[in-house]
Amino acid sequence: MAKITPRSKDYSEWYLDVIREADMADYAPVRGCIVVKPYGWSLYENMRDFLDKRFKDTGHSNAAFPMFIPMSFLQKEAEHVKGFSPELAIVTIGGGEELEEPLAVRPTSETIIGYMYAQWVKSYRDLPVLINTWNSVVRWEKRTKPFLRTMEFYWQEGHTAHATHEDSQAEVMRMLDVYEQHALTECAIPVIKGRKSISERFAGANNTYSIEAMMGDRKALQSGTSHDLGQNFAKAFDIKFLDRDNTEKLCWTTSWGLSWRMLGAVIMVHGDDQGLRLPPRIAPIQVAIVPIYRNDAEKSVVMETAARVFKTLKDAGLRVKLDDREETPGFKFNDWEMRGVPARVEIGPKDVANHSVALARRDVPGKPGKAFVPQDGLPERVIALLDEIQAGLLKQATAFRDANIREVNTYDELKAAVEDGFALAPVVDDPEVDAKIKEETKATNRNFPLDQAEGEWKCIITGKPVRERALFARAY
RNA sequence: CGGGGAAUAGCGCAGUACGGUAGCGCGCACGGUUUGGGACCGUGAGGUCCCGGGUUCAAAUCCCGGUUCCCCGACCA
Repeated sequence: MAKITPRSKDYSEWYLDVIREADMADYAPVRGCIVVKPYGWSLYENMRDFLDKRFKDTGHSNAAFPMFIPMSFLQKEAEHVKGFSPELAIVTIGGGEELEEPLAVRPTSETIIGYMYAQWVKSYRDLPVLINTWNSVVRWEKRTKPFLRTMEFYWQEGHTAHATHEDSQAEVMRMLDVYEQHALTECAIPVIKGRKSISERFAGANNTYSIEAMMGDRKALQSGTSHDLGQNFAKAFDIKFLDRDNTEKLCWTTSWGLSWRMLGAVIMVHGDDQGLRLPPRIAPIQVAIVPIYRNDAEKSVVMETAARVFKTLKDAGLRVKLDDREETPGFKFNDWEMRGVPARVEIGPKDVANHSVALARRDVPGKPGKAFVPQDGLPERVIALLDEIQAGLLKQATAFRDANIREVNTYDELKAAVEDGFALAPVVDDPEVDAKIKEETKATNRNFPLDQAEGEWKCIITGKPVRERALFARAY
């Protein structure tokens, strides 16, 4: 009966059970890779479409670039190649012949896009270049987990070029805000925006910013990043433009990415022991209709009503599924709860007679989440309920996060805090400090949160004066 | 890539100490009875016992090598 391991028993098993039972993904016959099944992909598509709209609304256009990257491209930016070398997949043979120059399967596209930008940008009038690309990339990971860390993963990468650092910096922050809004509004996940410490920066970036979310086991998940690449890639690839003053200048570039890892975050932030709990805005199915009957006579009358209700909900713009499978109602209730469908409409002979339906909400599992409501005005009621659930999920996740995050002022306090939550600690931005804390507590420096009150503190490791706190947590 | 566990039907597992030709629950197919919170009875299908080698009359079981998965580390979106 218990198909899903309780979260409290084994969080990792729970996560894998939910993915399997909710029919989101399967293991591929290739090490470290997954197959995303229609239900999981549909969820990804919904998130993607929302994000894509946000990119378009901020002036970006989509394009596509090759998945093969000449090794020499990667080598042009010293830090970049150093960072990615250990996880590259490299093609050395093509068409049966050894290649003159090996091709890396893209681990990210800064280099090949930089090469193209160098050709496209001639004048300040060509700037900014605001392009996004939806693709998959490959990183040879040693230890994988569905959605959170797979050898091939789907994501988007935005790449922009600007005339001034002021412009590129604004872009970096604008897209970080886009990610935050997406997490909050669509995924109902509160995130902490911040600047990555020196040791956690993207390979080749001057600065990396991230959004960090707290999972149900109080571990952190980096859910999106935005990089200020300075002029590093512009120098490596000669991305130059002639400015108004007729002098040649190097561009300032940015890149930003968000992967299907966010899907893992949705699972881990909202899921419970019954399975998934999907935010209504991104749920592939927002309302499941379960008909209830005991014989053919009841079936025909119930199905007639169910079909009519289905139509009114669908016409109201909802993603609705009429479950006509030959299973018992009880089975279906549990099945849709496992899959995280936010709302469920149950229609039986009594409802037909009373011109009512039972309306159940996933965020309150079982009978307590059920109410008998009139069929009249159902679409409006369901839409209001979905809004309520969407807001409620965010509220719950935010309360959970806030209850498990602590400000600390000593190393001992930090050690205790990261045992079961996030810690905000004053530290200097020094790779050695990050490394020491990581080694001794397993917690990493997630970022220096942007929204924090500046103050005068002493670094908990070095004792040096510092003006901001960093967020520490054990992370995925 | 280091340390630990595991791999037998779609899923969860037993069988392995002591070698003898593969089983249970759920799921699946069909028939019937059921149906307002994971229904029941009957019949049936489904297996390279992770892979490769070795020992043996005989290997899921013993030996050697490899692969994959899970947990904990190092690395990362």
